[in-house]
Amino acid sequence: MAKLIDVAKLAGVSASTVSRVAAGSEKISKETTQRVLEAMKELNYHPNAIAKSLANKMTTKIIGLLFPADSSAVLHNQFFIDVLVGISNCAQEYGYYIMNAYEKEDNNYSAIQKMNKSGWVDGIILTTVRENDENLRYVRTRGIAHSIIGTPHIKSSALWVDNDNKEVMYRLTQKMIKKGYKRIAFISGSMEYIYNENRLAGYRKALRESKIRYDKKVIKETDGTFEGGSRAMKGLNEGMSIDCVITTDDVIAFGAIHSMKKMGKLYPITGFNNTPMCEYSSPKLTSVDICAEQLGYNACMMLIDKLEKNNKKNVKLHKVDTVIVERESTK
Amino acid sequence: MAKLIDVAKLAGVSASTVSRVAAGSEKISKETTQRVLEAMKELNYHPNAIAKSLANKMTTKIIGLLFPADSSAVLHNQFFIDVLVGISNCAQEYGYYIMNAYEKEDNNYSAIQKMNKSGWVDGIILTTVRENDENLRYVRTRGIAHSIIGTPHIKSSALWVDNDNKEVMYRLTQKMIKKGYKRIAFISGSMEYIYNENRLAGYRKALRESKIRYDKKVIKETDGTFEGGSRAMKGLNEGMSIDCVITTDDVIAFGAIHSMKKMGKLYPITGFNNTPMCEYSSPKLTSVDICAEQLGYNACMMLIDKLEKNNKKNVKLHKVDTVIVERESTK
DNA sequence: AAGAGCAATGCAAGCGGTTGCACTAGACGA
DNA sequence: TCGTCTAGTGCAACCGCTTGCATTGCTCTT
Repeated sequence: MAKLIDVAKLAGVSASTVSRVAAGSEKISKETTQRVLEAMKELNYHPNAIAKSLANKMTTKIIGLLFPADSSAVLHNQFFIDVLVGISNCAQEYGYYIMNAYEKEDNNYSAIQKMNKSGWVDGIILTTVRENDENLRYVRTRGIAHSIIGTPHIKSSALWVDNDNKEVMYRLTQKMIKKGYKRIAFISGSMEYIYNENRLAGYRKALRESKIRYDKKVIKETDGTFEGGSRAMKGLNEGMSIDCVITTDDVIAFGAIHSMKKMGKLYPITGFNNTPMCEYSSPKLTSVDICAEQLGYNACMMLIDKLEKNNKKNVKLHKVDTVIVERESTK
Repeated sequence: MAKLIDVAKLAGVSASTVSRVAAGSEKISKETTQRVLEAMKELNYHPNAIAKSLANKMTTKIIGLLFPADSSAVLHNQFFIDVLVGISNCAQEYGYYIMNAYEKEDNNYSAIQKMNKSGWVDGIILTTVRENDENLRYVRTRGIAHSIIGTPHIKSSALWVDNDNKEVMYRLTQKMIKKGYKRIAFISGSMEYIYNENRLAGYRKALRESKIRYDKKVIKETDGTFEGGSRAMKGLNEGMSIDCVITTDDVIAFGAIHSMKKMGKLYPITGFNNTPMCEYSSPKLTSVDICAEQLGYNACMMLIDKLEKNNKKNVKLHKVDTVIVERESTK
């Protein structure tokens, strides 16, 4: 690999001159510049980025992206895919690279440690936060630049983006009520996740507003899987009088539909996340588009902004809109 | 940020000693080691990886992954997701990081140039090769370490992995013939892709072997989409006498099923790629699992092997097995 | 004609580590 | 008692590039 000094020798100048030409300085005469450029071409010179960054105390322009589970689990989840798409787009736009890291269950927050200690990343995006999140604490206590997808429990000065889960579920429920439904079942994923809690809250708010009694019997908490949805629906079908179903996840909804078809009774139903399958299923599923791509994009942009402006004028775009996409399943 | 010299001062030793402790040299006495370690802890010292790599002429342990389209297109394609999972797993296992890059249509092979010139990547994985692939030429002529997912047209000494598309489609067609079907329609994606060509070849081989006439009328080439599959099926239904359908992609199959349902006639049908939807669709779709994860894993491992052993004993695992997964749609 | 001003370039000290070799002091054998 | 050996440590050069400041040779003033 040819280096700076080789080019300098060939062009008959000093290393500094070559460096300046490479940097595009106007202090160098046209003739010299020309000669240096030719030497570069002849030797097929490519600057060594590592040496460059060291000399510049430069940053790597690499952003670390920490996922909350192993690669298989994460990448088979449409939400994270969309987030990744958004982040990738933003990064590409601003000339950054993305380096993925996946957290394994066993060794808690070692992925983030490795990523940080390796020294390659300028900042880190966290894609999930739990209560008392170790990763979040890690980056906070070390002053590592970061942004978060999700709502941190302690807001402080962190950069984060999220949907308004309560609000959209409120609107969705309201919509179903307006259509004339009164016994609206609610099948959720685990309530350990704050977003499911919020969604339930939105549902309750809509009921309250329309003076419909909140009935625990038609509220089912599941593990968020197809089978979970299927089972929950079976439970609801047994003796419960309902006229419509709201779920917190498309997959749950598909499970429920599966169950309903078997029972021969198809209630109107809604999903959540607006996965591609909504289009292919029968009936096509009404769902909520949480614009995960936008979440990713914003999180990335906020971080880049922070890295480059060094905190001067932080972009803060906390809330990302949601869109209710109506399809056959509620018509 | 505390640096080596700070630790050295605090511990009352020279920089070399600290460096040696950090590297885990046994030449340093236990007491000194202890003192240095304490100083490190006290100053919260983290070695600067950039300086380290420069001094070591070390590699970055970052592998570039080049996708053939923009992030959205790639990440919404199950195949690439699975590939990415496999690669990620392998990389994590061997302590490497993955940096994604996406090719845009407009600026041909600039993504790979940037990635390479940036100097951050030790090697590159190409996820698709076309005839006369510019990216492939780029890495070859520059001697950049690389491995390929897919079959390069000029084999040479390249590292690559692929499925045997012809063989599996041969087996699948054979299977349908054994079930007693004789008028087997074939709906493919674009024949520009060598794998579709190979799949058709496998189909024809099976027909030939069973002395079934190859009839061009029941062969439909589509753009590989749901609509394409749907349209092709409609075409087949009009006046054609068929008793079974083989497709080269799950999505095509879903489109075809959609069409069949409308027409009220459900032929046995097979997909390809074994996407998750196969499980959720009705009927559940028989498909071919091409083990994309394994493809990714192997490609990554081959590359790492090359990087580390520096070509001494190349692992070459060209062929990756496929599995025919039978479900309701062919029962 | 001599000093001032300026454009173009070189010198050399870093950036934060690593490492071959030199050095020191204590242990040991003769 | 004195040389030899060795374990433990420091010195200083180096990795490839950047950059403040010094230097050089002009042109321009007065």
